[in-house]
Amino acid sequence: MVTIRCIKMLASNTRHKGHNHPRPRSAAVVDDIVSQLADLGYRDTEPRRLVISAAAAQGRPFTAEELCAALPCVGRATVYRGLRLLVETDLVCRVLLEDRELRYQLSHQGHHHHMLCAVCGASTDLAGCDVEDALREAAAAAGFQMSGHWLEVYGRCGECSSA
Amino acid sequence: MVTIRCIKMLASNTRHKGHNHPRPRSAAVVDDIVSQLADLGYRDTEPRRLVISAAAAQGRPFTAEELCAALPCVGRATVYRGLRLLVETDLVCRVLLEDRELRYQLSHQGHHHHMLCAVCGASTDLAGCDVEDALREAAAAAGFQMSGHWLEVYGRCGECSSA
DNA sequence: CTCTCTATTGATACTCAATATCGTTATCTC
DNA sequence: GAGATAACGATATTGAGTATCAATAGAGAG
Repeated sequence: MVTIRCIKMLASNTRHKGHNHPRPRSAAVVDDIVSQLADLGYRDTEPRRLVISAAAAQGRPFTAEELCAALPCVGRATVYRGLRLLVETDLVCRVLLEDRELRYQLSHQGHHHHMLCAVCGASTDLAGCDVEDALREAAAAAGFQMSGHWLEVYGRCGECSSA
Repeated sequence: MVTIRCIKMLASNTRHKGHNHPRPRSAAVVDDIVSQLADLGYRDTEPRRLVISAAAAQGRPFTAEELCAALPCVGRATVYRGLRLLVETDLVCRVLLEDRELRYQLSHQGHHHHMLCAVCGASTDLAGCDVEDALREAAAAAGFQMSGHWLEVYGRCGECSSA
């Protein structure tokens, strides 16, 4: 499906093997992720790069369908597979909206949580909050052995609450 | 759809207007919920009672489909509508499993969270944990105005972790 | 008790996200 | 290059949940 129709799109995203030409910043991100995947034994393919590139280009949490729409040259199944792979390798994290819509986002750190703005849709990483330990303790007090958790915070970001 | 086929089932669940016969404990729960709904202007109907009764009979968080299966006499749409109504009126709360499966549970208090056992599926209310305030503060520190949150804790319950 | 109004119901069709299938293609290793 | 196979894409399928709409039944009025 990555046909002649897509040559122009591809041009700005393809690897430049053996070249040292300056490239857009995003290309470095894509290369980095691709090399991490390579270390895990996953092939470096054009469609996969397109998925990663498109994911990196999103300003805020996006849905799988949005990626599909942004990548008419890539098959739906491939987009979904790519996203799943990225989530499994912790390169992308999942974000759950209040209406249970599932969105994705490049992850910049290990485990963390998000604050989601209901107005503009932006996602801010929640820092300086050790909910995790507090939770683990409270659970343990009830004889419960915590192994994981899911937490999303909803509200308005700084910009939107002052406007 | 509540036809003759269902008479036997209904018999154990119907109201006993004007009677004082001893009834199963669960009937009291159903009556209580129905009367709360009545206060809000919702009618007291047989299918709705069946949904509530079946929900109350579940030992642990259940799916909408499980309720449908348990209530062959009640239409799917009615089960879903009934559940939605109960959630909206805070009489039933929603529980999200790690695999994103949505389950339901009668709620026994106002706002609270659940610890979900991955082994037996039991749900325990998380008490003595004021995550909420900690979250609100951490969010505020980042200029974020928190209005809500979603939290689920996964792990093993006391019984299952000692076994 | 009967009538009327309308909330509620249930069969069905439908939507939408996500996955499964499977023949074809492209990547990597040698 | 050549072979093995991971990955792809078109398509079909699944499954949860919702929308539709004619028929039904609860609740209050008379």
